[in-house]
Amino acid sequence: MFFYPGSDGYQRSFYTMSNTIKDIARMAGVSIATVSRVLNNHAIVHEKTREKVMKYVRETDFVLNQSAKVLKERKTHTIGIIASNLLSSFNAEVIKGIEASAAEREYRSIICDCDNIHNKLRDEQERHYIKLLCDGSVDGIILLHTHLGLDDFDRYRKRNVNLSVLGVNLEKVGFPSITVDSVHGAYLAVKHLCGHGHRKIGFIFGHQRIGAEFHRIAGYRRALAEFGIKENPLYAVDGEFSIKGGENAFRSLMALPDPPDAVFCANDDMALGSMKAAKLMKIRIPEDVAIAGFDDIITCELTNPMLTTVRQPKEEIGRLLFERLISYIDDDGIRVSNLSLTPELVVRESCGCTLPE
Amino acid sequence: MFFYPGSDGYQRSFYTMSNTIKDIARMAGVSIATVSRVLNNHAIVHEKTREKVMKYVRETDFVLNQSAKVLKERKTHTIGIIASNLLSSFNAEVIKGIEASAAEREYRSIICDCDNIHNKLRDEQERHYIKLLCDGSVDGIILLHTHLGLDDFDRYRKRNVNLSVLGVNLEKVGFPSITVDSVHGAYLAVKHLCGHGHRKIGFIFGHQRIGAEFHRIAGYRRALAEFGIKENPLYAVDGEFSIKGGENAFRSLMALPDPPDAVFCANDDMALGSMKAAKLMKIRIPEDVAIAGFDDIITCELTNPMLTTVRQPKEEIGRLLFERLISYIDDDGIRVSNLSLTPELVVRESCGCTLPE
DNA sequence: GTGAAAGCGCTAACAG
DNA sequence: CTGTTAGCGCTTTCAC
Repeated sequence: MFFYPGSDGYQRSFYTMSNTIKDIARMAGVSIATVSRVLNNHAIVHEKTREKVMKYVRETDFVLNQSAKVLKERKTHTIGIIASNLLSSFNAEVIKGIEASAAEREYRSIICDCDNIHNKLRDEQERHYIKLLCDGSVDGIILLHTHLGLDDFDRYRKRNVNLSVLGVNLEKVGFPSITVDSVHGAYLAVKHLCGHGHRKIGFIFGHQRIGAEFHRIAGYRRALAEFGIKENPLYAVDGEFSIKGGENAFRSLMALPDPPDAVFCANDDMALGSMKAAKLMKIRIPEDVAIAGFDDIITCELTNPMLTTVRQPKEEIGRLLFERLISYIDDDGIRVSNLSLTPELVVRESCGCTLPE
Repeated sequence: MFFYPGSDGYQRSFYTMSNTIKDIARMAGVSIATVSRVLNNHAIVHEKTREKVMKYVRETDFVLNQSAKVLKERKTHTIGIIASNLLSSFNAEVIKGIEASAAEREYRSIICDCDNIHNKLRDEQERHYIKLLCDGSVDGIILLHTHLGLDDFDRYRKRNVNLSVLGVNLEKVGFPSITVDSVHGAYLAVKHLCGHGHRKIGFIFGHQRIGAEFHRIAGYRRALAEFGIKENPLYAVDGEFSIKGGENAFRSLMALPDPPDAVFCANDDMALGSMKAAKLMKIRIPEDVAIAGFDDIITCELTNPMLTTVRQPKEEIGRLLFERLISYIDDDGIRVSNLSLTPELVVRESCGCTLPE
């Protein structure tokens, strides 16, 4: 076994990569201030000195201790991401976008998955994680959808917690946020379904305290109204935003005396669940029932038939969320505002269309 | 605007959640040592004092500053995860397992996605991230598959970097590792395909420097040998472990003068890509070509036909990876060893079987 | 049972 | 251009 000696010559096997600035200083025969300056690229140091220092830095693979640095600088170069379910492709793709932007700016991220704390309500979990991250380990936090209310955000605002949020317009509270025009998206999808001649349109929704979900039903209603269809309250079922939930919701829809001939799902996971249920029930998609989803996750192209859905620019959302968080933190003078993105319909096969060869 | 005052009364708006132990001490009329003891549950403090302190802790939502704590204690209660692609369901599910275990023990994790640094080779990216994480911000690191070689691991071992690795047996180097018996898994899948009467079995592989991939072809060969089938070198194609790569690989396989009548893919993403290609080429699965994958990601149940595959216990793998990393860090006296898990065949439809109702 | 004080590794005045 | 030093917020002896 090999012990990596610290400045005091003691064993440091309990601490990974253990040299300190002091060791380098001693080796290079300079002061710790000089080492710090070299490592932080302060131009003032003499080229000769810099090289002498760098020699030992390289030789020992030295890295500045982050805790000490952060303690001093009060800047972590790390952001937190709070999401409800890492397994959802939607979140994964948004996170991908966040991480890509973050990597470009040499930021790191800590991801908190709200599904990991059981017997706690979702909003409590969020508060828990926010509090946790606010121990100085993060410069700001991105919320990928939220169950928190405006009162919560108001409190965080007052406490100077830096937030960037997806799914709720927080302009009034003073946080940067991104929303997708779900009314329009849902409208497009349902309208398309109606365009195929369907008049009995089911709606599988998910539940959220505030935000997108609320709006998607508005789009559904708008399309229905446009086609002069009377809304059937039995046709709206909760699918919990999950595959399993969508499966159950679809089954209950089909168990109705007069089942729908088309179903719009508020996200793709539920649409995928519906298609799975249909397959097991030997209901043909789209011949017997047409289906449309929302999000456009990767899986939509892998099913048979391929899923018609409404596309959200997920990576783009991630990048924007990150950039706006950083601007907010740096207070770039950018007026805090909500950015509303417009989704687009992606026509594939589950609606009844035939894709060109 | 409301400023949260620090101990010096100065504005601290630049720093989230900014009270210090000193503020609490002042408010409660005790020393900082006492506050520290209360917050760390040192039994010695008087009940009266504890409550006095806790009152202000609660009132101000106080949280100990992590950087200072870590700097002092040299224990971050954070682990790093290095993965190649967060979008891969396989990784997402393993990470889910890691996070679940981590949350139970109040550990946090930092995820590094190797796909984010462009124009760098995968192994360089890994080294880069490991070095980055070894700045004292992490107690140990989990590698979800790796392109590093034994020499690298040897170096890390000597430097006391704490690692727990999936996909390579590192017992000899002295790191805890988990492998899945891919030889057996691949053997099961290919044997099943042969059992359906297929004799021209294609193999879509991915590329890795060391580890699983290498073994999967061995299982493929074993099954072939068992059925007295001569291996056709044209039947082995690289699918890069991705959906797109699988799609291309499948197309090139079908373009062969004598194309295979069954294809085994070394992971599900490539199998999914193959099914997508088949659909576009109007090749029926499983009637024209049977397909089997590896991993058993969620999507396997959503395709039509459903994908027959080899199951890896992903969440379990994640939990084990985490637990073993912690044992290694704490040096629980547990002998460092490799744990080899046995995968199982999950028969669905893409192989030609019919699922019971 | 509690407080005073040293020191973790680093950065940033300030002095030279 | 370089070195000395204070101090970031915390834990932990060591006195009392």
